[in-house]
Amino acid sequence: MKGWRKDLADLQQAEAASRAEAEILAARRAKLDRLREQGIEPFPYEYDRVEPIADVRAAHEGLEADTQTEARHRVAGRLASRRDQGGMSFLDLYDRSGRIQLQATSDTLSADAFARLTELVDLGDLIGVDGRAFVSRRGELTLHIEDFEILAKALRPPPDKRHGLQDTEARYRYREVDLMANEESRRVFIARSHIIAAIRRTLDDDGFLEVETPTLQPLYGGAAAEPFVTQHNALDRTLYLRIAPELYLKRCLVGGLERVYEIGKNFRNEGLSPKHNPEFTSIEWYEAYAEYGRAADRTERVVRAAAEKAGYDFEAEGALRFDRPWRRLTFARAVEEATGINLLAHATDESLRDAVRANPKLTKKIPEFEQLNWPKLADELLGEFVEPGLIQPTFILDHPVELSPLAKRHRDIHGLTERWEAYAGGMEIANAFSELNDPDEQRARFEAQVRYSEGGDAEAQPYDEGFVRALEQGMPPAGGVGIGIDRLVMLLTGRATIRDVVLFPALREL
RNA sequence: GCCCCUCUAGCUCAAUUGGUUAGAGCAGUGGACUCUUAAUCCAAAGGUUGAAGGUUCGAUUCCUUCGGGGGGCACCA
Repeated sequence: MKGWRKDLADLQQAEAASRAEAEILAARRAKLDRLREQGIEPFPYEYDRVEPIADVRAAHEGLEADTQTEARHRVAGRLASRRDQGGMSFLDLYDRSGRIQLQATSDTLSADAFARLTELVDLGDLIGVDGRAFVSRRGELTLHIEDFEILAKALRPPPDKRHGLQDTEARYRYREVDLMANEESRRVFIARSHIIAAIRRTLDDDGFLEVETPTLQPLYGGAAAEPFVTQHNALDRTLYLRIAPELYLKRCLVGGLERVYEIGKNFRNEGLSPKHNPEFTSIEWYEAYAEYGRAADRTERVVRAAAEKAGYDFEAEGALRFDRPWRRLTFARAVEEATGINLLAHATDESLRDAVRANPKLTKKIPEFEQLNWPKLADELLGEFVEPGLIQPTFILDHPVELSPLAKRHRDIHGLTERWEAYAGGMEIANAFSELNDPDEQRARFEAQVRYSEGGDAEAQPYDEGFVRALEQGMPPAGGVGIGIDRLVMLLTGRATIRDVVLFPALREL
């Protein structure tokens, strides 16, 4: 449906939906007005000396049912539910740390205040409370309200108190509502924050510097992907949103910063899927005088620290054992185990195609194999037959040189590079190499990419003379790693889709 | 881009497989209730069944198109 027809449909739908909803919104506005008439400001400026609810709970752990205390606490949060009972009312309040029951009685509060709390305060409003702790006859820690204040009136109702917000689209589109309604959602994003903090801390402690490099780049590079293209008006030039920070970070190594990392957004102009958001967060670090084996060791440590900080249970059934050394398997061996093809024994396009052609199981999964060159075909074999089975953390080592234009050649095996990709849960989560620092070879690799590009490969990497020039200044040998943070968070929080770990994922226009 | 599934009250779900006036809980509204916690009880209210068209005596139910969402394929990290 396009143009006016769609507009009309939307209008009719909005019209139909409005009546019942309008009543609900009007009721809340009426209460707002009544509060103001009573001289109560529904949007005050502050409410200080608030204690996290979890701390209040911790302070009274283990008290028996039907116990009074003299302890007074001040908490603030959102009202989740209310059970009125005439001259008394129980309410549930929650903040980021937890939930606590409140009790209001007309004995303690003035008649006005009690009526305000039970009649003019709605579910979803933010309130602050001073109360005395006691444990109810049913054994629930409760604050008996001695004073309260409305901290912000909610003019829209909160989601269903039993079911929360379940509509998937609404959860992404109105994430603030998802966060307030679904504790599980809050838990994921708190874990995400902890994961990033743990990564940062681990690298900081190991002498790395956090740096920031351009997101708007005159020339994109550092990965195989299509970029977003944008325009700078004053400079009157085309700029690209970066697809990776890699090349700039290596220039920092040239400059002598020695150990650098950057946590930030990359942008790739590709389709959406449960594993792909057009903007995603990565950590890349580069360590001078190290190579890819050291990079792997450090990756294990960083991910383990992140998992621990996120409270990941390594002992749970089906848990990913990030707490143990990861399996290490060469690219060639992985492919041979899965397909029976020895890549190194089939070193030409034709030879490898022959080997694939001979096995119907392979041709079925890769029907376009006749059009693929050796590196693309090798990559397909890995992607189709190896990757889905890599559940426990695994390093796949030593990729073909044609697939890895920024990696050093393998020191022992011709045609390969010193590179690894790390997999877990059937997804690639990290990529690393002994960084190519020979400017002449880098130039030749870029030239090869340009030839692929001319051959129709939209993702071949562009020639970056500025980067080669930087290498000509001398870059120390280095190990570099990139980790997809969103995917790591998915694994560590047990989410199946990237949209559950990105606060505001890309959505169709409403 | 292709294939499959889905859309019912503000929210979460029903409607005996095409049959009378589309029901319930929550939320909201009015009322009762001083240890409740999915509080309970009483009352009223809330709907163009995603939209448009078609088949039929009759459509929430079947068909077509369009729109939203979900899942899969392809591409990618």
